Amino acid sequence: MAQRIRMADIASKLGVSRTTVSRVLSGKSVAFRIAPETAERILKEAEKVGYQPSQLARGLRTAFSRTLGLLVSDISNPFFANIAWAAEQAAEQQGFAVIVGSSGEDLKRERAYVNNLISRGADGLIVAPAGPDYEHLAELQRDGYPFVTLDRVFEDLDCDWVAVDNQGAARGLCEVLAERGCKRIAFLGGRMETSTARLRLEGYRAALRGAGLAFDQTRVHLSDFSVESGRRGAEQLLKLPVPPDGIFCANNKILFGCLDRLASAPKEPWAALPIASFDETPFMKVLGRTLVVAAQPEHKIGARAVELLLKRILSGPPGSPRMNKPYTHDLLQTEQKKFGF
Amino acid sequence: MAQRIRMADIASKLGVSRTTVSRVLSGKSVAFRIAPETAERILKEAEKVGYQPSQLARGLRTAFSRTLGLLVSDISNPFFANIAWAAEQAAEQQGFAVIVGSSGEDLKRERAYVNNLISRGADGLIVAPAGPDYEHLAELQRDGYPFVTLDRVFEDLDCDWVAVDNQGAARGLCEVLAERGCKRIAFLGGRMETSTARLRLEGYRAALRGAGLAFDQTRVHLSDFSVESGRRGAEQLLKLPVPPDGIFCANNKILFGCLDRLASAPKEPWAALPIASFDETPFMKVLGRTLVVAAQPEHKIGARAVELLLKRILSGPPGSPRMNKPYTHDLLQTEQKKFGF
DNA sequence: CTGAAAGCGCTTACAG
DNA sequence: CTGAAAGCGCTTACAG
Repeated sequence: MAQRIRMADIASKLGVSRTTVSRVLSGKSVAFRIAPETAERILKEAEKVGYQPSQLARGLRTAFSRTLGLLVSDISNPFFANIAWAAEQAAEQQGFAVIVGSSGEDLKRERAYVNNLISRGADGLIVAPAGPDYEHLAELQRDGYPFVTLDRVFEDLDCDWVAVDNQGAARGLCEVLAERGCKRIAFLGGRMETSTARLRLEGYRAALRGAGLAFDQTRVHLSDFSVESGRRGAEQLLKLPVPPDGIFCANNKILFGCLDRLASAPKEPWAALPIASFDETPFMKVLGRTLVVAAQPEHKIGARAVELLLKRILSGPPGSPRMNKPYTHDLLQTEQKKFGF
Repeated sequence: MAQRIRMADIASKLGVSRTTVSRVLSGKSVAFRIAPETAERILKEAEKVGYQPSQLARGLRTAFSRTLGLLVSDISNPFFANIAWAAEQAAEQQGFAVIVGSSGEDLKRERAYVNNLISRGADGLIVAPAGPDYEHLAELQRDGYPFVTLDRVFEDLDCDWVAVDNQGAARGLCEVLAERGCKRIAFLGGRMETSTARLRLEGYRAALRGAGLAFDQTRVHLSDFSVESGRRGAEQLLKLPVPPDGIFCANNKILFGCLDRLASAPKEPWAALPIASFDETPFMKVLGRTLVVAAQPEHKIGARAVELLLKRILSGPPGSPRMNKPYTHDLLQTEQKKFGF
């Protein structure tokens, strides 16, 4: 700034070559057996003038920008915001920055973002794909470009991914409701183009089967992972001739919307309905609702995704087949938490 | 990928110069009166091979990376997550990407991030500064580097900023409690190194004065904007010989923590205490609490900050004194919302 | 209407 | 132990 300082400035001031300055400042003084005093002088001068290497120039030359792209479907969802926070911290420890983008569950935006992040020199990508198409990811894979899938999984795309046991957790949640005596559990689901939504539905159905309960389409509302979706889902339930006696919400936003809509419903039976949901928020304890949730380990998810991605990236130079090793599939566990039971 | 395509590839394939390809592909074919058919051929070929320009190379050459840095204090706070989402959308419309970072309210991390973002070629910065020091920002200003301050303001640093009327909104919230008959309103405040925290405290005090109520230090808890801070604040209140009859929480996280702690407190009088707070969340309606909040226009804040920043950035070439124009100070209004009144 | 050449700020063989 | 020179992929005077 104020005219950015370059290596050349330091070099000329100290009467050494840019080569030497570069070697010292990028920490290769030992490998190149730079004279300790030369190194010292350079370090001191760089410190003094507050030299900051241009990652742009470095990235262009080395094809390593030390930048990761994180593409989530909805950064305003605390689940993804927490993941972003964790990813960023994990990346920072290794000297990597994270560019965050939100697709808004729009496949076109997702594709555009992927291209954008790559053209900005991202060394790898972490993406919570909108689905249902994943051809753009398959293409990255063919090109040996490192990426990790997060939260969502494609059966036919074998790549590194980290997700939670959605089916198991959903089943567990519904079982809690069933054990509590619920016979007519409703399901407010999310975007079916995602594995997350589908597996949660499967878990719900499995729990019903296990408890000998009937699956009733009229109690099922499938839309997307939004507050509005939860509201509409609740709306549908309110119109049912025989009301449900328990509700499963596929994520926190749907839960928000559902509760919001129910708040203006008649007390009976809606106020007393036990609810199951994915995701935990600080409010749950004080809702005064009977609530069982599957808390997701956002921090672990984000950190692990970065870890996997970095392993690929650092395993070889850009362009090399860094994706040929066996892929890691991380199925993390959720924690079941009960409120007002 | 699969060996990234470069302009040179297109040029040699089509038998034209890289210059021409560059001019067409960066949309300057008209200004340079390129033969329409030549332009067409180049466009077609670029499309066919899926050419994506390297923003790294472009940025290095033009000193414009079309990237903005957004540095918030806590991305896991929905307030900032929503801002990030809005900023990203606003920036994307102008072809700018946003790199998001979280300082965690740590001034050292903030400084490091600022340097980091700049070295990655960010054309400008939006920052919610941790405070209390802002010398690093003053330095950017002296260097003519574009930045906008968000949510938080430094009295002695005249620069572009966008924030809400914290004092007015806080005062309004407390007045609602006072009008409701509260005489002993407690204050759970945030990080006093931020203008936000200080102005909210001032608004609270002004409301007390206006209502002829005494300011009592024992009902005031000043810490940071975290859930834990809210818990500790509530803890302090619970120990008071004379309990408060209303609580002001300086942000949503503090509110979470406060409610969380109060949930395990005796019903009387804690369950019935009316509460005022900044920030809105979908849960509020269904809390069954008497709650008045100042909803902040996150979308506007984020979008406006990007708008101001882009105006600076696009007002001149890098290095020029783009910060010499009068600075814009945007004081946005909050919306007061009542629940359970 | 088009191109040859220089240069953005780094890193890295190659040479000594 | 150190340096001259080439090159990463673009853009942009300059020249025609």
